[in-house]
Amino acid sequence: MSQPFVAILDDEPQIRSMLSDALTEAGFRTAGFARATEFEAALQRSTPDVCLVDLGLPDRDGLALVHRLALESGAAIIIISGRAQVQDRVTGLELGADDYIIKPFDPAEVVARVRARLRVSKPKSGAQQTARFNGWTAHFDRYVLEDETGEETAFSHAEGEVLRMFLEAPKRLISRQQMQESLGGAAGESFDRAMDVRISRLRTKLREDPKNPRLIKTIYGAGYIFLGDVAWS
Amino acid sequence: MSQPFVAILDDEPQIRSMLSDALTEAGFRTAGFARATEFEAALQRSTPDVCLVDLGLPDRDGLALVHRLALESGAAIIIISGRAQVQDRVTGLELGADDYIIKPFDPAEVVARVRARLRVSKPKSGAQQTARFNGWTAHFDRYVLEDETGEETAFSHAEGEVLRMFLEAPKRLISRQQMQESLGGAAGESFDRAMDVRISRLRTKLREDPKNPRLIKTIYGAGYIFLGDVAWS
DNA sequence: GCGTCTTGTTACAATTCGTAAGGATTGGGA
DNA sequence: TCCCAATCCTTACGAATTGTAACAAGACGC
Repeated sequence: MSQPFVAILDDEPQIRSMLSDALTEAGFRTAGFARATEFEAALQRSTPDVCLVDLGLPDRDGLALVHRLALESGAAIIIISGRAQVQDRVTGLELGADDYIIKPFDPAEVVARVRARLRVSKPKSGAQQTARFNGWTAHFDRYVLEDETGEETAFSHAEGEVLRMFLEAPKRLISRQQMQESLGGAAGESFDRAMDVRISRLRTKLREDPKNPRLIKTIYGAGYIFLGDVAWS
Repeated sequence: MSQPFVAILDDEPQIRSMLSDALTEAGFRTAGFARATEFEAALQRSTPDVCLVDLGLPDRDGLALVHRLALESGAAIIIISGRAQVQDRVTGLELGADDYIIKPFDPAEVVARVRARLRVSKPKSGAQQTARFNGWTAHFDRYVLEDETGEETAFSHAEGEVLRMFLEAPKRLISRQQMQESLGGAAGESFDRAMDVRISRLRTKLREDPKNPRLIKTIYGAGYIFLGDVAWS
């Protein structure tokens, strides 16, 4: 994450390139999308740090998209819209946007507002090595999983990678693709079943009931969700 | 911190009271200050969650104060200023402000922006992704639909996509076209019947009477309308 | 070398989802 | 009112996705 990643969703090419130029010059990585469907497809692969979203999309209700992003993605969301009424701004912000910029805008201000969003979202996790969740305690420094009774089980590095990924994004959908990339996935091909096995083994250590998973839930065709309440320390 | 605390720093009494009224009504605790010295004295005793700061203060350089606050306090900072130039906004944000509102402003927007700042500053380990409607509660984090009696039914990802789409745009017509693009998009071929099936299955889980649909109404030749009263939380 | 631990691979069962097919409903015109 | 075509709903089934057990290949310490 040395270079923060900003996604731009706007159907006007000029606006996309204007924003892209300004942000690139400011040191960000950018990706532009003209339609919501493209954008959502890209989200499966990599998660941006900030999303700039135009509300007037041709193929989707922009507000609904914003709401969904706010709930699922964890990225900061900045609406860029031509609709200047106070009511528009209020509903946009209430639905989960972090900022609302009115067209026409000055690229310098957009950059400043993107920076402001990154400032707060950046310091998320330093070198925290233990996480508590639903009676369990994971010690990443010792590769040990601790029971509520204090009983300890060792977990492997591979299992730890998966577990950490879950604990860093609880209650959020993690796509298979995302997970594979995060687990050393250069271009591994039939590498995909390996991940299933990792997760299966992790589930065993967490004593999950296959019929009724309390912590790691599979979303068929989409990915996984970790359901625990996580507290790092 | 059940009631978030908002500090207001502005030398004009009317603005202070206008903001204070709006914020109090929105459920916040507020404290108003006319001068920076007062404000700083108060900071020693209690730390606000959000600071609304007017830049045009009589006794101190506003920007310097903002900068210090940003470095030391940990509170979210929103500048409220009459200076409308882009350059002013950029420097304000670069110095550490989280938002910049231009006078004259609408109190409703200020409240919305304060809320947006609070949302990110207290991430209670997992965003709440639940919607209530007509006796039902949809838990999108768990993929579970809850009865008015508390009985739970799991729904799949595909069903969830449809349901979410309805809940994000209640009482609005959603065209088949719109829905198909949203549910798998560009490559969709003979996709049209698939969507019917999704909706059918969702209706079953919502225990809809096919003759008399109370929630998902079909508009022949146009699309669907979701009739429930939705409240997200 | 030998045993243990970790990890990837294969195989098969279980689940979910799209598709096809047939029935039901809607709206317009005779 | 009746009929017809277009549209929509639902059931059944097959293809794709995922879980897990069993096996194999390395890595490491003894």
